[in-house]
Order: sequence, then C-alpha cells, then structure tokens
Amino acid sequence: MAHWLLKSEPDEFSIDDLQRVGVEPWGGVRNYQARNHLRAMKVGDEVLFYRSSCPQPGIVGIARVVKAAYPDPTQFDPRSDYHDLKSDPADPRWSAVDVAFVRKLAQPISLDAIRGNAGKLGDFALLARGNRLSVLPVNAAQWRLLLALE
DNA sequence: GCCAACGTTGGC
DNA sequence: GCCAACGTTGGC
Repeated sequence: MAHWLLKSEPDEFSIDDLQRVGVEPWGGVRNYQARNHLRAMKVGDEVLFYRSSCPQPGIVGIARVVKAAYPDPTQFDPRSDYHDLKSDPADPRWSAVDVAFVRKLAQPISLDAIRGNAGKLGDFALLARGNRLSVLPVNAAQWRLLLALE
C-alpha cells in the first residue's frame, strides 16, 4: 500500500469539511506531475491531509483513497473554475480520485516540525526546493516518522 | 526546440 | 501583499 500527501487550502476545503461530507472527489488538479500521482493511487492507499496557504500550514488529518483515478468531471464543466477547453472528452487530460475521511490528528503536525525533521525524512517531496505540488508521494518510513510527530 | 512572458503556488 | 520558484504557453 502506498502513501500520499494532499494539500488543500482550508478556506476552500478543510479537514472538517472532509469529516462532514465523508467522501470527497479530489479533482481540480491541473498540474501533470500531480495528476500522474493521482493516477498512481490505489483504493486503500493512505493520505496525509495537509493544509496550505493559511496561518499554520501543516498536516491535520488522515484520509483514504476509496476510488481510483477517473476522468475529472470539472474539466468538461463550462461553469467550473477548472474547465479546460483543451481537454478531449475522448481522451480526458485530468483525473480525480475519491478520498474518505479517516481521522483528524490529535494535534496538527506543523510545517516547522516537518522541517525540523528534514534530516530524518530524507528525500521528501514536500520539502523539495520550491515544491508546489499539491499531490505528492510519501514513503513508508516518512509516513511512520511523520505520524510519530503527532 | 528555444526562450520570454505569463500565471500559479504557497510561505512569509 | 510580496516574491521566489517553476510550470505552461506560444511565437519564432
């Protein structure tokens, strides 16, 4: 089983929102590298829920992939912010997965705390120079280490 | 295929 | 709101 990290801006969609709805289609990703990560996800994979662009960025919860990648419907929706005229319905450019709420962390793992363990985390995509990816892989050792910080 | 312009991300 | 990083676009 693989592990991932998904970023979300709490103003847009928070861990509390995920708890309320239970399952959420994770779409609107418009970066090819992030999309490729979405496509690599399998049902059962575990996900760290990371809040970004907020006063205290960090990991705030855990989710689980409950549906593997399928064409992101927002790319064909003219009313969506994520509408993409260049995406061919016969060969959809963008993907979404469904994620389910698992739990909130007892306390958030701050970006500061994550950085403080950069050495032990090794090659971690979240800390890579200038990384802006909203979907990124987490290996088993990193997963264990991060949750030990909870 | 190069590269300048532009847009977006996300911490601060 | 600023700005560094960097992906994408489009002219050539």
